[in-house]
Amino acid sequence: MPADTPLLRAALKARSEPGGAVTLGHVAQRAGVSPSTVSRILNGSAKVSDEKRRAVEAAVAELGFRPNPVARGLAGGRTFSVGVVTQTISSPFYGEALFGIEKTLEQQGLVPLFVSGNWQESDESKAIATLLSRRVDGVIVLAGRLPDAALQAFSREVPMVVIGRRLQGPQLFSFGFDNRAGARLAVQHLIDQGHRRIAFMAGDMAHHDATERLEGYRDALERAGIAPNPQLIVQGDFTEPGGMQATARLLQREASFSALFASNDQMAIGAILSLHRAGLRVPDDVSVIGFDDVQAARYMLPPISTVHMSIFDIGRLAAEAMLSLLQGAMPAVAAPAPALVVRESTRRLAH
Amino acid sequence: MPADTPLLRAALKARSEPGGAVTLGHVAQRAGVSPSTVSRILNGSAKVSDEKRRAVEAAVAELGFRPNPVARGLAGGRTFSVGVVTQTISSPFYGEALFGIEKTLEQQGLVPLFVSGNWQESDESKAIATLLSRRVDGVIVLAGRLPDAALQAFSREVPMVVIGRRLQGPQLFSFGFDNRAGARLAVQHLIDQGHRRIAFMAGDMAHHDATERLEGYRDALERAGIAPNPQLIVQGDFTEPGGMQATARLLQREASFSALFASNDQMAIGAILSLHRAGLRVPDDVSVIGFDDVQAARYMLPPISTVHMSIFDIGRLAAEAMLSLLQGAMPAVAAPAPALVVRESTRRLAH
DNA sequence: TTGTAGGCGTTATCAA
DNA sequence: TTGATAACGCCTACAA
Repeated sequence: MPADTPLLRAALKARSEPGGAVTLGHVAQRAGVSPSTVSRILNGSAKVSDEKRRAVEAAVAELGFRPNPVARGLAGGRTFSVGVVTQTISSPFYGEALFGIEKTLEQQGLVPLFVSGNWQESDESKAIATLLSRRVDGVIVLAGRLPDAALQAFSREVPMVVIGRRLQGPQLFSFGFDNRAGARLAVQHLIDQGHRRIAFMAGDMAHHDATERLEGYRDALERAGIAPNPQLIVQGDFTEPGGMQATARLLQREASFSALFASNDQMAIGAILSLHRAGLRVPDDVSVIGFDDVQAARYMLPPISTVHMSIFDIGRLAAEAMLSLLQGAMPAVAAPAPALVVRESTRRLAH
Repeated sequence: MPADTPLLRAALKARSEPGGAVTLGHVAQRAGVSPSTVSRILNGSAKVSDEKRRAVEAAVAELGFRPNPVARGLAGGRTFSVGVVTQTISSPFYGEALFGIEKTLEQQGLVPLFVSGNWQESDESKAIATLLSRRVDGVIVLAGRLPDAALQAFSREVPMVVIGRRLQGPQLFSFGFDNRAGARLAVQHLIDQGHRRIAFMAGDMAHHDATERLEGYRDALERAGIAPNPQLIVQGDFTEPGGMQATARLLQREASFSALFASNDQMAIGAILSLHRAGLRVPDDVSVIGFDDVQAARYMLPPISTVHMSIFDIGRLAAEAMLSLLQGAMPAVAAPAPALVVRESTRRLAH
């Protein structure tokens, strides 16, 4: 930890001196009531006469009093903050969710504490540990690699909301997106356009998202009576460079394809670039569809057809679920249904 | 605030019961010393005999003691957290910086508190207010619209690091990137490729970045003896759709151009799409260069030439500067120099 | 309905 | 070098 110094100490002391440091006690004095009464009014934790309530509210306003969350945390056990374990804070996919979470929490006076899990089990549990030591009131986990059991164990300590996975626990609520249905939508779209040789680029199979999207791909083929061809399935890792490499591998194989379904937009972007390098044009030679509807997908050349997941809403819903949990209720939210977005990277197969 | 409930209270109480709640007092007891001694050892705030130190360290290890930051915050005035005012948490540009900040702070046991300013003065000052009420030890501000005076005022309350702007204050450190030099690099590159009719797409002029990049553009033209043509300057807003619209406006004008310098990559991306819609190909008909070297720039079709700003490093440097401030020292960091990255969206002008 | 008193887990002050 | 003791700002039985 940074060494202690005069400058710092002075700075910090300054904040607790006149001007800034209006305390609950001051409010009480000003309003002519006891501190407990002020506290009760602030927290609505008991009935108080209207007269005193008005006096206190006036005092709060005049003094510009803002309760100190640190003190509240120590005394009441609630810190009015909720931890959020995100995988990559700069991810185009999860970034939106964080925004939704922040927006929703702030309406209730709660502050999110974002920590990165970096898709690594060790980082994730370290992240949760710091959050717990910070005494957050709840924890929201965005997917990740932590075993279910670990998550469930943590949920005995704090209310938890886990998104992108499905599991149960004491004060644990989770909801996933309907990846399977979304994938079916994508593949069905390709089929509707006359494609039958449809390649699939899988994401990192350690993610549920990845396996579910593969299942959706298989579902759709089966429904259309198309025999799945293992030669047309490549392994990717949900990143752009991974998408490029996977595409290169795919092109080396015997099997040909007229369309490619990439399990996420980032890989689709990589794939398009890689196809271009190989002299294949999208959508003229190959139709490409992604998944997620990341911002960038709109502005690619060509703009990418994809499956829309309103990530912002997912963040919002996760935060709302957390609010319910904090109120002792079991949340009743469900992920919004995925929707097909047709842009210009897919087209009807020319005969 | 969420209402209080039995469930929540139970959950929180659980955390303060056996198992989890090893306190400093327990450690003291176990080690046979006073709490103050334990505190001193933990903080290195005074000399302690080796004998007791060892005893305490052993006790800490055996009990798995983790100091409670909330209590430390209340007692010592330091919360071991630093606030970060970011504009858009999901921005491809700033997202990277956040990661750099997080990484650097965590090495010192500090936690970042991210809040969004949404490029709005009101949101930004609200954000800073929340951070102050949370008693963060310092605040890092990424650019933004808050007037210098406001920032300087806040810096009397907490140590501050402001990046992307240049200003001075009591315990305030700021550093900007060298936008002007970066812009010169970009334009010089175009000139080196034989271009002389070079259009410029400005960013939101409320940002210093925007004005500085414009200056760099003018510098480079002047050095090359090219008369600037106001017809070739369009106003954008640093976003993709803004880049599209600005390009459309540019194309309606009389003046023609063989190259376009967009003040950031997001607008460059929009511009390329818009040019494409107008039947112009990049780089065959128009060379386009951006600024920032955002991830997406690498994977566009064509991959975009740009000016590299290592945003991650900038975040890291900001955090390091904050650490210095917290130690009472004036930071001595400077932003890394911008570097030209030539990819495939620019090419030599055909005669 | 209201006030008093004690405590939350640490740090800081002041003696010893 | 060490240990009491008093804060830090708020919450919450408990008592009135």
